[in-house]
Amino acid sequence: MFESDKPHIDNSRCDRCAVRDRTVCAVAHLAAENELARVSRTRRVPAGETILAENAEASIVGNVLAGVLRMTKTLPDGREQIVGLINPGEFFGRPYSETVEFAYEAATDVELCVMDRRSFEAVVARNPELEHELLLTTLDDLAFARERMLLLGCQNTLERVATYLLVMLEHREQLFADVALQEHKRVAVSAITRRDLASYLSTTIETISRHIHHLSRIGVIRIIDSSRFEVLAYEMLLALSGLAREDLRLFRKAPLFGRGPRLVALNGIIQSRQTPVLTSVKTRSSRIGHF
Amino acid sequence: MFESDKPHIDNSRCDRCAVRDRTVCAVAHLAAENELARVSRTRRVPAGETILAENAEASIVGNVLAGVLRMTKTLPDGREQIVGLINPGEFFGRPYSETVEFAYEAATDVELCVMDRRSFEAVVARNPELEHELLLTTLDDLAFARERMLLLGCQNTLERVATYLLVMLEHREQLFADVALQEHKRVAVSAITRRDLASYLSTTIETISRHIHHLSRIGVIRIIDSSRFEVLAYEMLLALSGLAREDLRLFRKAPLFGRGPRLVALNGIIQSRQTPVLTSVKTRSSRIGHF
DNA sequence: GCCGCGATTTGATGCGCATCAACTGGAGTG
DNA sequence: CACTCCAGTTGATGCGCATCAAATCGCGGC
Repeated sequence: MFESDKPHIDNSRCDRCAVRDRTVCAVAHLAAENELARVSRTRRVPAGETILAENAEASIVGNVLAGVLRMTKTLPDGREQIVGLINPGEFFGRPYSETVEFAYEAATDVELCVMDRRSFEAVVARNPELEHELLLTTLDDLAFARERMLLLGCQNTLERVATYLLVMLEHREQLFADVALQEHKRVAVSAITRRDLASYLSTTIETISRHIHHLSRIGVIRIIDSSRFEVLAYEMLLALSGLAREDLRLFRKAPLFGRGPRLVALNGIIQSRQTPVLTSVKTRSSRIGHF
Repeated sequence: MFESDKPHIDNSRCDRCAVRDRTVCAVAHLAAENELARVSRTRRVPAGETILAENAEASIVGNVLAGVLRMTKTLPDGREQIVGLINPGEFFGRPYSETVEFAYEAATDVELCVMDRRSFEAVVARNPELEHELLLTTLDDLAFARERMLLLGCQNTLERVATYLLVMLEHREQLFADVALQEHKRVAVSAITRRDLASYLSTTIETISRHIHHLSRIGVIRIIDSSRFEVLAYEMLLALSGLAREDLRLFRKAPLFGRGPRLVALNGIIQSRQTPVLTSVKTRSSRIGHF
């Protein structure tokens, strides 16, 4: 356990991790980082596969490295609702519970960083900064989930489609936060299938198709292909979503962006290979004292 | 700060707290308990009053001692959704954020235990067992929120009403967990107005009225008065809700119930005037050690 | 280049439930 | 005791969207 051989190899895997700065790992102290590396392994899962079945044992947790996971819940008669999508850099699984309340499935081909749940919990118990980070992301997820209740409860299907496009755009804007190329920021990209989108927005593929083409016809968007849409009239789209501008704030899901002074100047782009030395140092020095 | 005068008085207030064993405070070590007592105060708020407005500064957090809070979100055109109800013993507010994403309002006359948010955060930072408990309840809330997405996205209005009755029943059964009187367990009690219920279930008071009377006509429930319903055919109600039996597990919201061995036999009833002496003792001796 | 199959689009129809409106009943008031 | 007033009930109507059905597109395989 305490040999410095295997861990070191694992840690180098983390050094090459594409989403390291966006995951819960980003706040881990050196010791915690090593512990996490020791209990984690990467795993590829093709689209459609189930990672954790509904009500199954909550055996593992982890981070999404690439691709998208869907969390679903199915009624006895077969009706299904996607209750959440999990993007690269985001945490998945159900800590501190024997079973998972929802199914976790690969919505696209995915690459995961997987950990045994109990091992993860043990690492968290020894590293308060991890527990704190987990709490922060869970609180954000909760606010996001409640925002989606508003979507499902109050917004009509056109407003839901408009909102989805705005959210995709928001994600895009964050990815290219410091890139000057404006055209990237105007393109909403949907990584999931139309079927999944329909389930996520609680409507049908036919209705989505109609609304997308309606938005195209009135000049609000341009359909590049079935999964990419250029937004030509942002303000119009916002108006059609029925949302207030400040509500979009909640949709900035990338965990470690825009949340307080922890990562003051995050100049690394997710795909960038630069080692975020300064960022790490800042993170460690600005932590709240636990004991 | 370290004088033992004022704190002692505050602490006695906590000793008389009706919901103490169900709140986050229940896991607090003695030192943390004193710290929480020092920064908290009770406050009564009449039904309809706003405690925290939507997007307002997240100045306070706290626990509900009596009554029900509603969390709402309103669209620019006035459409409103209740995204959560907060019952006695449950935590409210938004830690670790400058603003609240939702409005917190008194759905009934309420009694609150209120704390300055930053003071609360400071106490949590010094007491890891509190942070852990906060994480556990937040994870439960998140699962509950996602379950409600299923309700809003997949279930029709009759199924939503049936589900609500089942949830009320579930709450009741927990309150009277060890009481032999079976009749209490068969009565679903709704503390909120029909208008709030309509918003919570994302439907209208007319539709709720129709379904309630339909359920009464087919003999599934008996209408005692407009807020109390005796469930005559539990299995039928479950079938009409469209849910699987195990889904109800999620609705056991009372934070410290049914989660491990912390509260083995809670025989105190919230509304009862008996002092739950034994309960308090049991709680302290059976609490789990963190760290 | 042709075929076949799934994904998407477009059209026609029906139903669930919101909406509007009228009525009822009980609690509080002068 | 009539009064108002609000919560709840009941009925009539219309609309949004699911559903069913058919056409079209796109793409990999041979």
